Amino acid sequence: MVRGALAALLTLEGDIEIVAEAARGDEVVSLALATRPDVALLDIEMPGGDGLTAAAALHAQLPACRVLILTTFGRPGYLRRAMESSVVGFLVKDAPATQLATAIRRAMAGERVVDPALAAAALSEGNNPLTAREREVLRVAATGLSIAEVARSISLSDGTVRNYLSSAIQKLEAHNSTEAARIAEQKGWL
Amino acid sequence: MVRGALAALLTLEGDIEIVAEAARGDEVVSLALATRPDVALLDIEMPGGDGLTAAAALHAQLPACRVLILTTFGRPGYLRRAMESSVVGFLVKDAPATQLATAIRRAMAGERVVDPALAAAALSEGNNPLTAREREVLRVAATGLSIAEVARSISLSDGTVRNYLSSAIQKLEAHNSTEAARIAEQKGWL
DNA sequence: AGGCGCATATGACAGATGTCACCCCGAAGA
DNA sequence: TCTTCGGGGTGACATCTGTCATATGCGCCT
Repeated sequence: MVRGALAALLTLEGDIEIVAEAARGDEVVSLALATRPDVALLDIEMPGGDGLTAAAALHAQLPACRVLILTTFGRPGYLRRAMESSVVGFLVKDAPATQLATAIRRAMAGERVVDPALAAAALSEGNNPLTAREREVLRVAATGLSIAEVARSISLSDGTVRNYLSSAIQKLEAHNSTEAARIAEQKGWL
Repeated sequence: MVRGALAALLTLEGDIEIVAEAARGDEVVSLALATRPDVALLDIEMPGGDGLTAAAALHAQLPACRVLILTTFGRPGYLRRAMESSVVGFLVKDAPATQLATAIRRAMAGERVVDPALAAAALSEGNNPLTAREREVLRVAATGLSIAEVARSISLSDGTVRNYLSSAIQKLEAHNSTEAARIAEQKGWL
């Protein structure tokens, strides 16, 4: 519904034409190949693979198409990942609606478009301090599994999982794994 | 932005006029009193108090205004709470956009409008098994606080909090409080 | 060659968490 | 009136978590 509403809004602009809408991340590339858009507007959270993966695939297959990310959560970690890949712009959904058309025009003109408040946040937040393993363990533990279950599910020893969790907890200045997961999630570090 | 886009979409309908837009839950009543809409369309998740509270307040102050809930997550618990209060309709955002205008017209005509798939889910899920206290404790614990911190924050004894958590864990067939919180959250029972 | 960071692991230990049995009280129902 | 249920509580106990010290091996950088 939101996608449809945004499409209606953009159609009103006159100089913008909606050539396709994808409901799932894995539909993006094939739809784009069929319709050859100048600009693609993607969400990060969607079924069928996340938007950043879709963005990378799209850029690989159709480099002429500029990719804009429009997403709900302005997690700095997302922005960082997006900018490291092939994305030319990054907007959050609580920006005013008028900004959307402007952003698309600027992307079309070859500029990079990033929500200024978000860019500032990303710079001040610094880098993800977690190692790959810490991240993985934390991600699994966040679903509510016990340490033993996490250990089994990723084939590590019990104690090792405890160590990773412990070091993640300290790096995130949390007091237990639940809080650590919350913090990491909220900063887009998962 | 989403609100703006939906407003644009509805304005296109011709027979629907947007008289006001609220960014926060606590703006709803005063805006409605000032503009006297026939139908109010509310989200549940918003800053400044949740949409269900706003809906109840709105109904108390302006009973002539029909309240429709349009929200992201079709948690059956939400639907149940909504229907028990004064809401006449409940839609989820991933329904097709065309359904929105139809729903508004039907609400205007005095019908109750509920997403059929969601209604079915709500019936099959059964009732929330948690007592008020169990829910409260679980909600606070879910943010990552320790039992002692939870106890302090809601002025209960340490052991009592443990008891509530334990019984919530068993009712939800979880194995620890993190998993219990996840399950409750996912079913809309928080 | 040596140092560093990461992945992996073990063992020990304190403190947190989850379970259980049992207690009291008040309100609602049979 | 008696029973049941929820709110609130205590104490004991087993297990789980989190921390720390310590170890090996790998790969990278200087």
